[in-house]
Amino acid sequence: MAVQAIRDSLKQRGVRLTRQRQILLELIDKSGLHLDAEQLYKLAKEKDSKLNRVTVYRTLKLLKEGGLVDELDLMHWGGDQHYYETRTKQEHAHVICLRCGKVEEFFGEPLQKLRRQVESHFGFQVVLARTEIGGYCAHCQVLRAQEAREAADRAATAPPRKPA
Amino acid sequence: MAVQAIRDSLKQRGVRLTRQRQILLELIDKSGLHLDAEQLYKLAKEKDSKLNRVTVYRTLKLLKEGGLVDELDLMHWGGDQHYYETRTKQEHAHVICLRCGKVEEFFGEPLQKLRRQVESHFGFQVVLARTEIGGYCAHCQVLRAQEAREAADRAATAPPRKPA
DNA sequence: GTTAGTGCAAACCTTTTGCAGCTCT
DNA sequence: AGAGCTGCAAAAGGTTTGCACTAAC
Repeated sequence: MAVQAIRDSLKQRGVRLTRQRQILLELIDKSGLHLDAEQLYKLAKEKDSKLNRVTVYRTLKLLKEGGLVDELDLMHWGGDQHYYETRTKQEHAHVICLRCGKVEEFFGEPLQKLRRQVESHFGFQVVLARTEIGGYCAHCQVLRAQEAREAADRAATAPPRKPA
Repeated sequence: MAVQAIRDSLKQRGVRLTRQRQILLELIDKSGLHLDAEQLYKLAKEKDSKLNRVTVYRTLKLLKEGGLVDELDLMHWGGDQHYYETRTKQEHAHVICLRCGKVEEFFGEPLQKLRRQVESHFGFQVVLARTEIGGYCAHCQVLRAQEAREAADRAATAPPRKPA
């Protein structure tokens, strides 16, 4: 379990593992979802009603700095907040549907290749990488086509501007 | 020049090309830099002191929606604002040094391959893709090593905690 | 017993919105 | 003329900070 690895890492840095942090750690890791600070706060509050939103932000900052969680933007679908996931899996891209918001994870060798090329091309030392791809999932492509057809129908029925 | 293509695209959408928008368009395209809304606002103000910050945001939104500019996060180095660039070049990744903030652009086939794989793997229709890589540039790697050495020296000279 | 961490309130920064007046076409 | 656009002020959303109190080691 990744939580254990994270605990060890924190202990090594002399960071205290408080009750609040344990709760947040659990939530981030086990959900497997991509939660933002606010969602995390609400979930954490169910386990400790006193836990403050500020503590969530401070904990996330800590974990981020320690390279224990990755911060995502998910193409700013749904706002400008950030999303978090534990950094246990292999490097992957996030593929997000701009219509329904569904997030898929893509693992594949182009990502590793890209990293290696950037390292050798610029003599760059890669610390973190983030690839986000926005578009339409198979399901929403169909729905969008349908919507476009309906819109065209409406336009043909009702006159372009002022419906007399 | 890309500005012309953008003008045509806007005209087609029935969007007016006002004096303010021309100024902003010029700035975004010709600088070749990755400017954020505030920088853009300040530069635009030099050409038209009346131009409002809100107009900058509205124009950016318009260009973004039209797929004419891309919005970047640059790994949130320097804050939570967004950066903009015209969408004329080939797809590329942004490589940003977490120490000095320098941004490099990387073009390479892994990016195209990634896109194609995501499309075929999920039946996904890709609209926009963003890859950002954070780490240390060759120059800063040297400086960081130096800094680490100096810190070690300091620690060895002065006792760990309370300097008696 | 120290030092780090928490909660609370308030500030901060970036971005958006409502509305009256202005301006392109 | 008329829709679109701008400026201003104010609000909204997300995140950070200062400080006194509390808890982990």
